[in-house]
Amino acid sequence: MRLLLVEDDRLLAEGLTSQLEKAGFSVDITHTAKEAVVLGKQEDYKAGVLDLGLPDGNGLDVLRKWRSSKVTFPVLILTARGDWQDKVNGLKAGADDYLAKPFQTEELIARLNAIMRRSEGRVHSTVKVGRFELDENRQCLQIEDGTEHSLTGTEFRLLRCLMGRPGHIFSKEQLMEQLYNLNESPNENIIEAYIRRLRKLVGAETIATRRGQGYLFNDSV
Amino acid sequence: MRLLLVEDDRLLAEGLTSQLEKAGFSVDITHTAKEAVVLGKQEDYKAGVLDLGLPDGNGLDVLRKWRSSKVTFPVLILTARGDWQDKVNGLKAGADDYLAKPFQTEELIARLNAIMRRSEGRVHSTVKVGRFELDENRQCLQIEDGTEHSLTGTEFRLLRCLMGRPGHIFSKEQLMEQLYNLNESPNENIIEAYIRRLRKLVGAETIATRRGQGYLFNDSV
DNA sequence: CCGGATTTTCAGAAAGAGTTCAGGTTCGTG
DNA sequence: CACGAACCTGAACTCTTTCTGAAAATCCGG
Repeated sequence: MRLLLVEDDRLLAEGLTSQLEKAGFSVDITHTAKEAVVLGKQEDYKAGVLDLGLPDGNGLDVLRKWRSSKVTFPVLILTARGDWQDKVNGLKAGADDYLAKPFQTEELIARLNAIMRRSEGRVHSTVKVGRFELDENRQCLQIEDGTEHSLTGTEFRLLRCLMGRPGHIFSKEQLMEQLYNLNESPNENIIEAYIRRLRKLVGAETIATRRGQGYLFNDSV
Repeated sequence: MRLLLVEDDRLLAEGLTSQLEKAGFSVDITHTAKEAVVLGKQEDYKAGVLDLGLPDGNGLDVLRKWRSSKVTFPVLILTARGDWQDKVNGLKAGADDYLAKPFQTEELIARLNAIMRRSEGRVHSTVKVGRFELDENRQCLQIEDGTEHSLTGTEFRLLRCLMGRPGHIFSKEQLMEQLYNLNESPNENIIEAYIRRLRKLVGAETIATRRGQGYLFNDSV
């Protein structure tokens, strides 16, 4: 059970490490964001514990860099007490859980076990259609020619819907339901606008229009 | 409109039920996961509402059991506020939508209607006559030689009418009634115009004219 | 509060579907 | 066999839907 602990407070890091080792983990420590990024990419950890308050850069950036380079092990972030914003941002950036300082080591261990258990069943999930591959974790689109495009949130949700069922016609109303909830309902033209953007990525022929019916993702080719 | 409500909080369940019934649903309640699994498999519901926090087993397991035994009605899951993980897992396990507690009953009803509407189109229905197959979902015509033509709305409605009863003679007046409602009544020549377009797809011999009587779709070959 | 990214809106252009029209053709009947 | 009614045909026209590019509004992190 290899763990990466990213924590600049050396005293805390030492203490944690000894307890984690007692609990059966094998722990690598690093104190800097820079090293954390490299280690995370290089080594094969089963989980990471990441303090967000680092001297040489933000912990969130470390997490984002990991996630954008296919580092998929579960990450628990440590935040200052009550720092609600950090917590939210952390989860958005791909963290699996968080713990506010100060905390009991038992709780950290319990949560680490929890996120590791959860992550076991987690596949690096991608949707593949023709020469396109949509990466759900990284929210980006890879094309067979080797190019890769990161998508904005709305672009991604729309494309996932279409690619999730290639050949199926989705009406604009259905797509609206997928992208927006009941209280927010923008102009229907918004679908057309996003379809256009996606077509610039995947090519116009890949997303077909069925006039009066809707749109579909072409599974052939 | 039969619904299954799986909710262990009896008070909440009662309240919801009375409101759902006002909205025109007929609701079965169960408080346990065990019973939920059985009922879902046994009865013919149009949708399900599933609370993930159940005493005797996880709501997700109920959903998984349903889905792995071909229970296909749409399911909306109720999660504790902000329980981000539950929501994600729920959707992965086959839920159609989710709602975080606490919620407005109106929103629940709206979403139920939405997922039920969406699920209607899930059955794949086609009409097959001779070497032609009309796909009602995709509104397109497949021919035995492998070609496929997507149809416009009016083309499709007319062809479905003819193919729905091969060999039967439909008068122009009957066809007009099928295609248009009372307030819109275009030139009668419109039928001839569309028959012509269809013949270009299926071949002139496939749609026969009975002078003075009407048209029919040839079932022989 | 600023600057960049993202989302949303808008309005004119383009394309497509639906409809009409003006002959031409065919058929049945007297 | 001549005539009218019914039907066929191709093109033109109208109206709706979709496309498109740009601008405005909003969100978000610093």
